[in-house]
Amino acid sequence: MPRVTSKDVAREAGVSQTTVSFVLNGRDEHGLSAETRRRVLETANRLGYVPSGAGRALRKGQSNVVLCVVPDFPVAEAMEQFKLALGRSLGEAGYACVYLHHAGTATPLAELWQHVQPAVVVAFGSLPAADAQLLHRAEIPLLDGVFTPGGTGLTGLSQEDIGRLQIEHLAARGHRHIGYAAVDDPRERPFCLPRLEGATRACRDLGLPAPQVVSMRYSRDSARNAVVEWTHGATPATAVAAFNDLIALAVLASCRTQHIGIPDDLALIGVDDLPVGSLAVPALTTIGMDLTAAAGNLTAGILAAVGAPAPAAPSGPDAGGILALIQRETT
Amino acid sequence: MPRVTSKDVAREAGVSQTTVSFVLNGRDEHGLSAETRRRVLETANRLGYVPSGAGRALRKGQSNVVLCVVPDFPVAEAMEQFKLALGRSLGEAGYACVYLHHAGTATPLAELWQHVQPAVVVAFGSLPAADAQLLHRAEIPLLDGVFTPGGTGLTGLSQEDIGRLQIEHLAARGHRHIGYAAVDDPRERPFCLPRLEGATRACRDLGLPAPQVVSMRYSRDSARNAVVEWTHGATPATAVAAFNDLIALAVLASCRTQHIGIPDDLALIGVDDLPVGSLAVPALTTIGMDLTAAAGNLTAGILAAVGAPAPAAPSGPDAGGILALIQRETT
DNA sequence: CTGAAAGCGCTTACAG
DNA sequence: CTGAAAGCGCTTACAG
Repeated sequence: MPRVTSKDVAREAGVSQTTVSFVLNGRDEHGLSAETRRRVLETANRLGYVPSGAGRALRKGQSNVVLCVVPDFPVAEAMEQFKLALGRSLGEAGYACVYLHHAGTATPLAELWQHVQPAVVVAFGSLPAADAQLLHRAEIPLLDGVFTPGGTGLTGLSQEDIGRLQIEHLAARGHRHIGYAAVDDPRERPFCLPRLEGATRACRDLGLPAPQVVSMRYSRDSARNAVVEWTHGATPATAVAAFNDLIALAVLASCRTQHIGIPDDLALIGVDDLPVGSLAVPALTTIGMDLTAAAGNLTAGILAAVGAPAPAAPSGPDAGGILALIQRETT
Repeated sequence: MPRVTSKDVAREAGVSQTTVSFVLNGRDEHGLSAETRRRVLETANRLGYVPSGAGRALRKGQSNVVLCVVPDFPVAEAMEQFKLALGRSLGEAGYACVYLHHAGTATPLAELWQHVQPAVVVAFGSLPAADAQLLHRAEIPLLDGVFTPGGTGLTGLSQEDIGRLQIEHLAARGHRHIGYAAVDDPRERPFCLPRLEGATRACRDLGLPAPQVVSMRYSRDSARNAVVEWTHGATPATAVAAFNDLIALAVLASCRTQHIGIPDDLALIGVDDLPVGSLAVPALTTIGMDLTAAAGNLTAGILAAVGAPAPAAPSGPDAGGILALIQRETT
């Protein structure tokens, strides 16, 4: 069965292709009669007409696709929710949001984005210079490093604030000597560094000593060494802020084998609000994020980049309230 | 800067557009001279020519994009690795693999696939009938329910075999009364049901009583009730096969609060080989999967669906060896 | 108020 | 061995 084209609709409705296009794209200024409009709509519907993306893209020079390039972040609940939310809010704005997952530098992005002539490319993490240049040449707007910039970026999600919030909570519970559990994985650096930076600054602002940073992996051995460092120094830490929930869970497990009581000997706070966190014994205190709001902010940025009218923004990028402390039993 | 087209390359190289197309698509049968070929290639390269996806798609009626539709599966390490691996192997075959993430039935797929005129649509999980019909009309091959079919499907990854492997391991360790920890989340049903089915059949084949199934959520309370059911019956279970590692971790946590020793009072095996599993105390025994191989199998199926020549298949779809027992401390 | 025509960039049957 | 021309489906400036 051959494809139904706008020409078919035009013939069937007894109008020209031009009229079909005008009706379907809602271009009112040409003042089409209500009757013509109705007939075209009815016919298109009856024939099951779906405009050709290729035809439109060829003509307009760009498609309605937003291509999100995702490096191989360690799997995170948060990332998945964010993707879902972004797809939804871009969908409402008439854009299709597709994801390109790639590991390392193996993928020749050059050969990929040409297939999907995207209206925008959004890079989570940052793109190799060669790819960025290619996009530049093709005049495809690139939103780079969405999650990594110094400030809150386009999502309104500040990594610094996450670290700050952790410290503020621990300080409010009376802790002064605080350890920071960083992660020893280069792929996580874009998140870990700014969180640590925020934590460090918060300590300074509160008049506390700088956090005692230990870098570790997601393993029990690694966590054990870290715990030893925090607890056996001249001024032992009484609380630890972990880069994320997984690291916090590793610390938690190691404390059990070392018979260190949580939260009494050592308080602990993670980031992400993973479901597993509530399963731990004791249940993990953590920082949660409103990813729907963050995705909404990014959508506004994307639409601005394509020059589309901004949607009825429910909140500005700095409306705050994206982060929330979730207190359970480890603090 | 306007786009570099094949016409530009042709003019610059002093040949026709036809010749450029032939050279770039490697159509040898026309017997182009080596010199012409070299000059075209060099020119294309120098000008930074990248063929227009839209132009090609319009002409050929389909693009080089494989669109994978992913419902909101609970986040799983396994799924992410699989996506990465699939992108890689399709990339090698010259196809771009993009993912469309959607939650529930909210997304009007109808309006999405038209933007990206995909060569194939691969549905992880199954598609609403309306969407399937739309694709059918457009003559876009649909690989539906990739993970759900009765057999091994296109990935060679049999959910039944996973359940069977768990039971065989527990039986080999001497267990006869086995509990099964199912999950109470409709989104997981496509995985949970066949795994349970495989476990049940394995018990039958081994002459063991059917597993005592308890359905639970990812919470400690829920796990506590499950553990009570398994341990307080007339013939208490001595081992539990869990739907996945997360469920197993919930059971593990609950056993600790109930002072049930693992593995002595109750052995436990999960599925997925999550990193957190090795952090647990005791470390979790589980089933791992070779997702690169599984993705390779699916790629072969996709290429067959588009009528492309199969790649140099390193292994048939039933080459086995995709699943592996990873024994740690809970069995 | 509506339509005929051009052109986006590509591939390929056909003609030399 | 190489090229001129048609046509994929769309949108839009232009002409009535």
